[in-house]
Amino acid sequence: MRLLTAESTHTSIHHTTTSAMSCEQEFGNGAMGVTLTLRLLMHGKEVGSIIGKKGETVKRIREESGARINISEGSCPERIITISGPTDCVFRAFTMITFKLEEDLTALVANGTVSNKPPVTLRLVIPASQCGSLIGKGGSKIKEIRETTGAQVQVAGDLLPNSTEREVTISGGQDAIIQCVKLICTVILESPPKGATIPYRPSPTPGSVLLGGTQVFEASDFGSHPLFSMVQGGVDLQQTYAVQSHYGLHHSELAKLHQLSIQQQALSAAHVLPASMESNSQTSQEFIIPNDLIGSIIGRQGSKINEIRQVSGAQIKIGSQIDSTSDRHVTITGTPIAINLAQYLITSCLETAKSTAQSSSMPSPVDLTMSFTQPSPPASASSSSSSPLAAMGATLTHAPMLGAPYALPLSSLLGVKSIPYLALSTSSASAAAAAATIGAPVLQSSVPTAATATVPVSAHTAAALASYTAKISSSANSMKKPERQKFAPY
DNA sequence: AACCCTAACCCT
Repeated sequence: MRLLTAESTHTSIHHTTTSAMSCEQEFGNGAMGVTLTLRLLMHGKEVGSIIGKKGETVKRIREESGARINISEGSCPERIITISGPTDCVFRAFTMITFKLEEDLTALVANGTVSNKPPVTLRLVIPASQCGSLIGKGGSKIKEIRETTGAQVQVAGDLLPNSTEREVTISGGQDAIIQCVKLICTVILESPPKGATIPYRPSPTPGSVLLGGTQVFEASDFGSHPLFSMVQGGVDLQQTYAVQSHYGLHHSELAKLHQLSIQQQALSAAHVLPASMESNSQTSQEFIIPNDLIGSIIGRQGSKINEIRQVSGAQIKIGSQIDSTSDRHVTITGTPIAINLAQYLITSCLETAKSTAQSSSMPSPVDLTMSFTQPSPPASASSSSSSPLAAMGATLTHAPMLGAPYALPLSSLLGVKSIPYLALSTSSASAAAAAATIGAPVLQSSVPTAATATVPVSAHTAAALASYTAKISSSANSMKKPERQKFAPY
């Protein structure tokens, strides 16, 4: 990061202020900097020290690092410090926090509370879906991190209660820890979370009972913690609620949306509610998509397909091109929810691609389904007036339940402009993630018979695509009767 | 116009 900035300015010129400048520049540009969110799980006492008298310590850290720092409410024995912003700002804040912890340990030794100084220990909270990449095949990645930094690193085997996150404990010397966290962040940035994440929220009750006990929670526990949100591409709980209150949204509305959207996909994984076989089980589905449209799904350097993979949590395989005329097989595997989301996102890509193609090449209305096989000259007045309408009609009649391309469902649901979400992050992926994840309940709720959601949506998607044949490879689940009605919102 | 790929489960 810093190296890049230094190089891109001028290799020969070395201002001493380079690193400070790069942070400010990235802040000013907004869209430019790679943003990062780091969550630290700490004991109340440690947090108190970081806040300092009248909050002066954390104030100083905020000012000097340039990072955004949020500290979870004080009524819990455990608290979470969320650091976010451009990577170098986050690291600066993190370094300062580490120094503070180190300082406190030294003080403990000085006043005789402990005889010899233990190494600094801190815990990161990381979405479980990212831990695989952190560990690496055969544990190779984490081993490498241990060896190159000299820090001790442990990835907890269990999920943190009521969440889909895991605790990563790091301890060692000052430098070791900082270097270690940097490496971890590199991995995290390279492999964004898959699907929805239920962020860990420390319980106000003393942790030992819940932590030590079984994973069984009553529904009332769940109901009292409606603050489910997404930790996805920089959108996190604190940011979401900060923005939400700023724009006057109702807490409960957002919470409900989040809850609905995430519940079925992620909650059963967290063992908070009894898992139903139907929503958990893996199904797969295959499409055939014309060669000339596959690019719109893959995107530049795979950006689109990766985003769809990430947001939906589904596994998507795009078959390789066999010959120039052949269509492409696309296989989506995952939970019904994940599959529906993936289908929806793919449909959005295709709709967009079709309307884009249309404005430039004007096929006749019928050609919509065949796509742009033979464009007629765009000059004709009659076709130029009919095509846009045809495009709209196609969108409305073919995919009525799918709604508009996926930036919109959020605003229509809340009756509020979607700007707050877009403003949350400059990353289009995360904005899409927010919108798409919240869009999930739309899919479910608008399907007339929720119990058979998987099949009708598939069928409609196929109809919408017309030239793509959809076939259900495994329909075992759709034959059963999932208890979906309870999710029918509003 | 776009040409991407998964999963990885380690270590106290």
